[in-house]
Amino acid sequence: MDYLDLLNESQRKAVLHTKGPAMIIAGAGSGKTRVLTYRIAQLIAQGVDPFNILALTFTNKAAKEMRHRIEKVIGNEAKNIWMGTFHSVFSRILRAEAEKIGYPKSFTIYDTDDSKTLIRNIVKEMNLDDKLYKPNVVLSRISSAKNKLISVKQYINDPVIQADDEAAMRPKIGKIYETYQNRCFKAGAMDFDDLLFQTNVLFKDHPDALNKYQNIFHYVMVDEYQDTNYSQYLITRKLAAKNQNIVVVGDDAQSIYAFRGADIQNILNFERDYPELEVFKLEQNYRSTQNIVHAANSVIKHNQAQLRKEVFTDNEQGPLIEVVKANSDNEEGKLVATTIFEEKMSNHLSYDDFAILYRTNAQSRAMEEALRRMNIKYKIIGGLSFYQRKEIKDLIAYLRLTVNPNDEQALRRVINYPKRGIGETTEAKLFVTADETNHTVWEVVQNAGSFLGNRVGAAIENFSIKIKDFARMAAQQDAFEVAKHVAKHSGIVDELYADKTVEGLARYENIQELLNGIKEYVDDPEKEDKSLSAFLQDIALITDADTKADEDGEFVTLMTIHSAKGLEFKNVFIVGMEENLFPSQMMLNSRADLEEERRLFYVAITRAEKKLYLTYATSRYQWGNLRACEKSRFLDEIDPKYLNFKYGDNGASGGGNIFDRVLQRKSNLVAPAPRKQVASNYTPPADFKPSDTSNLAAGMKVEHPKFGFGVVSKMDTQGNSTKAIINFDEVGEKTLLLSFAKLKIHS
DNA sequence: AGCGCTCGCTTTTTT
DNA sequence: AGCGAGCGCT
Repeated sequence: MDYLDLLNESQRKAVLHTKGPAMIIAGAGSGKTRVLTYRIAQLIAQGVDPFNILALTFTNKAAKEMRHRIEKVIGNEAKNIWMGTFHSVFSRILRAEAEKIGYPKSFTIYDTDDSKTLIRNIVKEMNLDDKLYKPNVVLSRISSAKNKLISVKQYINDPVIQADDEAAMRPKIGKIYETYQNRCFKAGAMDFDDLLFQTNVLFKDHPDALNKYQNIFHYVMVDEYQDTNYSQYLITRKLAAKNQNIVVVGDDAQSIYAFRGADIQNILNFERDYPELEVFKLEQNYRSTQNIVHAANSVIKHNQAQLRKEVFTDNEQGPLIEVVKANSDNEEGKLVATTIFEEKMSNHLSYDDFAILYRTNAQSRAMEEALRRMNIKYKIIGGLSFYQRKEIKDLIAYLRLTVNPNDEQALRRVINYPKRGIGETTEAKLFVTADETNHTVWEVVQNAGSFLGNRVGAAIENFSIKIKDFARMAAQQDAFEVAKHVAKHSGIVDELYADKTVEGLARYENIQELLNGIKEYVDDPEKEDKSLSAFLQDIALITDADTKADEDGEFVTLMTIHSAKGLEFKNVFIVGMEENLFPSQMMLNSRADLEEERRLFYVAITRAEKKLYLTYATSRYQWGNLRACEKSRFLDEIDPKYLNFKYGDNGASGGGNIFDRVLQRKSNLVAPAPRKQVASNYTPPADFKPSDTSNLAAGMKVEHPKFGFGVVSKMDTQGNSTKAIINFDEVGEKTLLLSFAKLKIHS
């Protein structure tokens, strides 16, 4: 049991508590993950079957990280633990139980865009004012209702809610909620909130199902408990009701998801539900220097709603926190990029040791530009993910339709893409007919020929035949084979292939990348179910946080503070420390909002291990025009004895610190490397005809309709798919999937 | 039905 | 600044 020696006393007590309810209040950097990891190891050492352990986290990344660390302690058995985000674990369970609550096994998961589009449609159909009933506003009303487990019926019958909506001049939201829910149900679709809501429905209406999972999950653990909403709270309470072995870990100072329905009340509920619970406090910070820990404490003290603990550390005092003022967002970027470069060089650090954190995704751009100019490699976590790109969504829509032909949003997206002469009028006709005759749209589509004109009727019929053909294939073959087929025969590939612009090229590559990704999924020995349906379920819940996590090379990490929760970096830059940006102007209306914003700042500060930089700009581009900015009030809330002002109001700017030098030196420190040319000027000859590539080998000269001429540098065969790595004259190295790429062999 | 132009809104954070 | 929706023209 040597790992127990690695723990301090309160950590050890928490690990050794294995029976009954417990709450661990864990300050930032106090070894929370370590405690959770060892506690699971401890359970397994005592003979608990990993299959009986459920560990819920908030992000895929956190789940992955924990699994990885448990694997190091207990080995392969870690794979059998039920571990994941609330959404992924319960969508998996719903997939198995869907039919009990009237959904198809292969139900679709609507993402936020799908939900908003659907709401926009409904608002239009109801002839409501779309200035008033904005998709964002309506969806957030519906979402917060669902997170409180308020059903359509309850919503409409609740006088308080109705009064609220009427006061906001939006009395029809209840009606929209009703229609929205019906439409989702008919489409065999659940939105993100439904994954939790319907799990509650399942457990409430089907005691046998609840019982089954109670008997599976003997031990329940919840990380980041302060961020759970009521719906999640109730799920965990029900699951743990039988065995009472539930441990939650949280830190009220790090609650930053109230906007998503998270409720600190759940911590209080927890104490009420389990009066005999044990509480462990982890207050020693092992991550950060004294300056950082004290600065963070001095910030959080400004919150009224604050209790429970004082975080301390025995670490070294460390350097002061640098506060840096820049004249513009671009200069801010330049200062950050230059500092990273110089710090790395003079202290022999890796780019992995640096993170740039910001309040809003839009701020990444100035940073990116500066980093690119200095030729510093970086990766952005979050922002628009790969799966949000248009061409990817188009192909995914076809795949969704293949698996679930009732998927309304998918159908609308691709029924006329690529163009096949099915216009708005026709589309409306299909939906109205479905409504009037009480059939599903899909049924109507299949019989469109019988009530529409010859030409349109035939177009729709062809479309439905295609989808049915895809579905037949999906029943027999794996996700990759189907997706490859669909990409070709839906016409998407031809469509993109015809587009010779730079963007068209990028889209074409993205489709290839998606297919590569599906191939990898199918080849992954740990995935049991290789069906298209399983794949779609999987990716619906992936935010790209872990998509490109393990690429090679060193990178500076850029992300929002929200995504940074739970992570740590040696050097952290918090940029955009300005009023109306951080704190966000949307959060200035109430004390509660401002306090959440302050907790967010607390989270940001405590990501840093060694050195922290806080930067702000006095002007910034916003919506295309330049605006003057004021420094954030949060800067004044840090006890100044922990700070070192670089361009502070005291006017100190003398002497040779990095920032002075950077500003004086107008030229760049390093010459930017020539940017890789992505676009190719190449246009294929009219008579271009792909060759049979089954005998393609390294060294051969080939021609590609988009990338031009190149030489095969390597062939890579895995399973029944072959990739060719080709060095093109104009666009550099590309990895192409042979079964997909059109290549002409020239030697 | 399809194309291209203008207008207006966006940016708070995420599963 | 950049994207989608809406409008008017072909």
